[in-house]
Amino acid sequence: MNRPDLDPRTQDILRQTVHTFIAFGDPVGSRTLAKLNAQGLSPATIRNIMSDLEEQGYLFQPHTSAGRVPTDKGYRFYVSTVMDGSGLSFAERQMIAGSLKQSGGDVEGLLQETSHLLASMTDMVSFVTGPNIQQSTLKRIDFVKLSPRRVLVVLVSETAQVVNRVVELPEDFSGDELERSARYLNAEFQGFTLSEAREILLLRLREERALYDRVVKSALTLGQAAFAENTTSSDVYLEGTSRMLKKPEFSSNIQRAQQLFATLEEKNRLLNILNACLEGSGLQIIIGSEARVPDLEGISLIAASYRFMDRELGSVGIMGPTRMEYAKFISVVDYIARSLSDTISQTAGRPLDV
Amino acid sequence: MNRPDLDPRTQDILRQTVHTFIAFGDPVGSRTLAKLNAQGLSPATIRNIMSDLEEQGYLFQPHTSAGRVPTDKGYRFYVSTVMDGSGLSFAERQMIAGSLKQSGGDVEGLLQETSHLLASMTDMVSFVTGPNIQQSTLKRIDFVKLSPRRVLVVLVSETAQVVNRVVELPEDFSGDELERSARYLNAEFQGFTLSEAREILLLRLREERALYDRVVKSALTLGQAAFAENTTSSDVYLEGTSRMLKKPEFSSNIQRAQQLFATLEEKNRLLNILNACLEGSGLQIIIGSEARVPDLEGISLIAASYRFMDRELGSVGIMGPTRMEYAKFISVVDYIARSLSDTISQTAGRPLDV
DNA sequence: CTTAGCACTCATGCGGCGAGAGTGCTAAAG
DNA sequence: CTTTAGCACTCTCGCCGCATGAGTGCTAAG
Repeated sequence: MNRPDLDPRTQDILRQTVHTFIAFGDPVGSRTLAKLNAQGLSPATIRNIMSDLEEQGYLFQPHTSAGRVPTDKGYRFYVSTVMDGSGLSFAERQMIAGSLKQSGGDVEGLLQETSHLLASMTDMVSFVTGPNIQQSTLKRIDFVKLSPRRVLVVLVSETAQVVNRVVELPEDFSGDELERSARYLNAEFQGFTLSEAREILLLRLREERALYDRVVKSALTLGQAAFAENTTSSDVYLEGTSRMLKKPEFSSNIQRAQQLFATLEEKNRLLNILNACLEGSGLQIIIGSEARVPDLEGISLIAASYRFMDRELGSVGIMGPTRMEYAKFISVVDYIARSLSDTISQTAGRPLDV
Repeated sequence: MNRPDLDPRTQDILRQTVHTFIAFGDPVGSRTLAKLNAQGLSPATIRNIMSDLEEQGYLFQPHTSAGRVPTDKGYRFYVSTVMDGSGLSFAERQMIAGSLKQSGGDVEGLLQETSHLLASMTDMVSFVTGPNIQQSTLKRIDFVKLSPRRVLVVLVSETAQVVNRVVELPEDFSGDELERSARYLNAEFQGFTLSEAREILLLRLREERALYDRVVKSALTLGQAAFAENTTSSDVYLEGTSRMLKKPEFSSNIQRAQQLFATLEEKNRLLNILNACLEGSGLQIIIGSEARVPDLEGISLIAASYRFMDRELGSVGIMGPTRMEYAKFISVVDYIARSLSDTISQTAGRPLDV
């Protein structure tokens, strides 16, 4: 990139332009900036600088006689320099910790509460992606017979998440067989992730082609069905979508709002988008077009992953118009992600005390 | 009500007014109606009739020189007379049956698919309220120990629904105790609804105040926690909310849209509203202000209950602007509710074949 | 009772106009 | 060479007035 490294004063102007645009929402002009600017530059000077910044793609003029508005590149610059993370007040931290702590012991409730917190603290759309079941470690498996060939599989993960699905079996199983199989699978695979379990299972099925033990055989058959890859877990906790209609960016452009809402409604597609965007770990900020997804034009994401026992479980974050209070929200997302990780390890923790 | 029983011709005019307003969305005038009207009345005559209808509260003029628009009372009349239920085409019926059949065996998936069907066939917001867990019959209960005093309770209902919650216990329980208790509770309460189970449990606890049997005692304690009344099940399947933004009623009035969306987002409140509105059983149509809930101003509901083994499980339905194609949608909702009931009894059926 | 005719009302869309904001350029000042 | 003041220019936005057209209510005739 031909970034001729902006000189400090120019950087200052850019920063302030973005900052005041975020604060007020209308294009900011040289005069406005001159008033705010401590260095006491005249509007004319600032105009020249802004003109340069426009040439370099940091700013953009909606029309000739309007002020300037940041481009995505401008926002990116702003975020990368202002990201000092103004931090949260003590009261805010306390509130976050408190809300998470008291939201009961089950992960689902916790994630929902997290989503709620994020939305209410930022007034944006919040999202929390649930742990990927395939990567969860198994704590318990159970079978409930529905009809001779239809069985309800109930999986409980280390983090007390419960997944259930109905599987169609190739042959009849008696209630007794189911129970034995469950016992066997519990004994063998507790502590493994589902995908690990699946692999081991496949190996064994191949090895012991001539299965003498009837119990083992049915257990393996059932296990295969239970750990199947298509065990979907498209759970995303969303909150605050309705808030977007209050944002001028959307209330003046219903088309856009409609499109966004449609995307948010398709949970599966949304999850794909989020996963694609948030491939790296740690705190991520994606500004407008940086995500190569047309659905997210004009929208920024701030996300962070949460973890348990050094394993990444999922992401929490917010999304909203590119014009948002990055400095503040980055702190919020970051802190909430950390708190969530802590809370999970505190409640779901003590992994082997059965 | 002082309804001076409209004479047939007047009824005709009213019906047609509502009908064409539903079709086109703009206030309908006497001239338009004269053209459509088979009886060949002149605009002037129609004007007189419409004027009468306005006096009686069936129609309403947005402003002096506009056509007429139905009031809620007008819609109500329309619905009550046109409700012959034009019925669905063979292809439509087939599609409904097919979609439901192939949507897998678990109730949750089924309800979601139902919601999807409703939304896509009507282009409105669809809702499906899940079975009230308290009224579900128990098929299986399981305990998973998380820590000495925290236990995950997994309940499976006759309809293969799974509910889980974490309970905090007053004293420690060993893994063995949990297992015994589960066995006991399964033996005792299978086939009862949760609320029945709770009552019986309370009775026993009172009767056998001096509990000699340690197993029974811990089982009852655990059962009490498991069947507690606050076992929430605020599951509503919503779909198609984003479609509302395409409706002129909302895209021209974002305030309203915002309010509606906020209501839809608060699942708990929404569930309360729905329950309050849909107290009766069978097919229900609620038009705008008839629901005494300010959140639903300008919105109509068409809902029907679905059932399993003569027990009402929940409701399915749609909601959208009062201006909607009642005749068509009533058929859709009605037929889908029936199909859903059928599908549930077919898949979850055969209640005691464990 | 129905209908034709007519005056009246009112929302809507369009063109023009002035105000205001902000720019770019030029020339002078530091 | 950089900064600044001055000035002409551009463009949006809101407002006004006007013409238009749809639709009504009323009246009088069929």
